[in-house]
Amino acid sequence: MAADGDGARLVPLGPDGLPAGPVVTEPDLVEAVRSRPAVGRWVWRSTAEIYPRLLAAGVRVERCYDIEDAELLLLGHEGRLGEPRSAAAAWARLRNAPVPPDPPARAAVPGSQAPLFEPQPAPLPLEALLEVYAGQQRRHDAAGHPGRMRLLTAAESAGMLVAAEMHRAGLPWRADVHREVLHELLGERYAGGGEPRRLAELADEVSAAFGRRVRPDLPADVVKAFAGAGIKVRSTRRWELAEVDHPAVDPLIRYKKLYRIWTAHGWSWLQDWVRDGRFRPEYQPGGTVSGRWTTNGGGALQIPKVIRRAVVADEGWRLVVADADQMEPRVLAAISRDRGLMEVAGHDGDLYTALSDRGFSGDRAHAKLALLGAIYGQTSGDGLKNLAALRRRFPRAVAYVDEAAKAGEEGRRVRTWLGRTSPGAEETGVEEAGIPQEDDEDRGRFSSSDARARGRFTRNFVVQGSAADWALLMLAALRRSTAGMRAELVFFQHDEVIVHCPVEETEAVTRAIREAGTLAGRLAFGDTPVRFPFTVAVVERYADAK
DNA sequence: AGTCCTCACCGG
DNA sequence: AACTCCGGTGAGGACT
Repeated sequence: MAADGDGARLVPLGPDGLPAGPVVTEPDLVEAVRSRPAVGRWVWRSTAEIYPRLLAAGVRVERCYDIEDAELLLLGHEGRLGEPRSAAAAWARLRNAPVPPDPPARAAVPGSQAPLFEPQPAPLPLEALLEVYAGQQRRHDAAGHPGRMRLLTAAESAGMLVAAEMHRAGLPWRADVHREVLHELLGERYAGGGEPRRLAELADEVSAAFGRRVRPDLPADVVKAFAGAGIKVRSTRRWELAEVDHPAVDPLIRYKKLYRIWTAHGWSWLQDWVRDGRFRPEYQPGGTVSGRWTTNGGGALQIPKVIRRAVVADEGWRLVVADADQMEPRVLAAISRDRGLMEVAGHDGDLYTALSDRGFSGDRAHAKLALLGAIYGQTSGDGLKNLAALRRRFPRAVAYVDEAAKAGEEGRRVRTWLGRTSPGAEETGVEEAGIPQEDDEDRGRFSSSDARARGRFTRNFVVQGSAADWALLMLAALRRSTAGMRAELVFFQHDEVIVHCPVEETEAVTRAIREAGTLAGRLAFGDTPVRFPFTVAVVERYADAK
């Protein structure tokens, strides 16, 4: 379908993706969709353009194919990430016409239903969309793994539906509880919008400890104050200050924590982002190159633990909070097909404890550090010491991430299991970032440290990105299985999903989540023994989940 | 007055 | 134990 003002033009597609009937013009887009409940999948330019209008009218669709999202994924796969991704641009490329640039992204407006990416000034004709869609089908065929690439674009289109529906539903948010928390932590607010009482007191304590007026919110001032006390600090990061023995350290660290709450999740945040008992962030599936989601405005993926007390289920409802257990090592087991790691990941129990029980690398904490260190490309510390043992024990798993790191160091791209592709070295923007061009020695030093950084990025990309692949499929499955319930997906954060549902649905929802994880594992990675369990908590308050 | 950069925190 | 991977956010200050 092609939206056209309030109306739309539609044509049925056959199994080959080509038109299989006459074009129909409908005066009302919402009615056009509502009156066709049998349509299994809608192909359209942009979910963000169309779906919020449908949801506002109470119309849901089963599945969709988002042409502009697919364009971005296909461009990435083809190593052409810098090219414009709008449908208009894709159509222009097909005709060898001048390609219009994508318009800049708009900032999020609290309470707005408008999509973030809105590149289309005039509606693109249905015929153009059909050509772009047909071209995209051919490009899927040309991918290294066409079936996986199709699964990826389908899964992310489903993610677009989930994102719009979660925005619509909103996360239940009690403004009164939030205010209580703020008052407990920060004390009274003073007229004029200055620091609340507790922050002012802590700033006074810091000044008293130094014997002169110090602004704790100005790192340069704090560094100078420590220098005056004969203590050299490289930065004022918390972990560095924690090592310093000085009476100002304690109030400084407490100040930083509270200052963060005040500025990022304080009263003005509440004023801006909570309406009618709901917090409605704009989710952007695939917002990061690795496929993790981002949100725009409201800091939805960084809600501090203390603030989660304000997330409270409605009367008679519950929050089902589900956290995927050790998602990244399980994904590494599945994508590397390492026999030993698959065996360890083939149980629902804690994976790090299992590693430790099998005599690997000391206690649970050490086992965890060793494994995560390998995935992150750790360059120092405890994890590194155990890398040799890890390599001996799980050779294919370590070889998998090592190969990804090598590719990155050599400037090559890497792909997730389903085919999402990392940017090439020339697209990372490092070259333009002001590299000193002095003598050859300096240049060599920089470029090798840059290469190592790229290696760490691609090493992590294949795991984190494949985990994002899995999470998309899990969400799609969960959306499908809860479609007949009153339950609503209300939050998603990388490896964690929250469903808001009536008390009587909590058991069915819990089951649906576990089944969605299992199904996603099989769909994404094929037949492996790897399990994808969740820790599930049924709570009234988000803060009680952990 | 508006834009860009740095810093440091939050989350996974 | 150390600060390695991915991001968003706001404040302050430097700059235009």
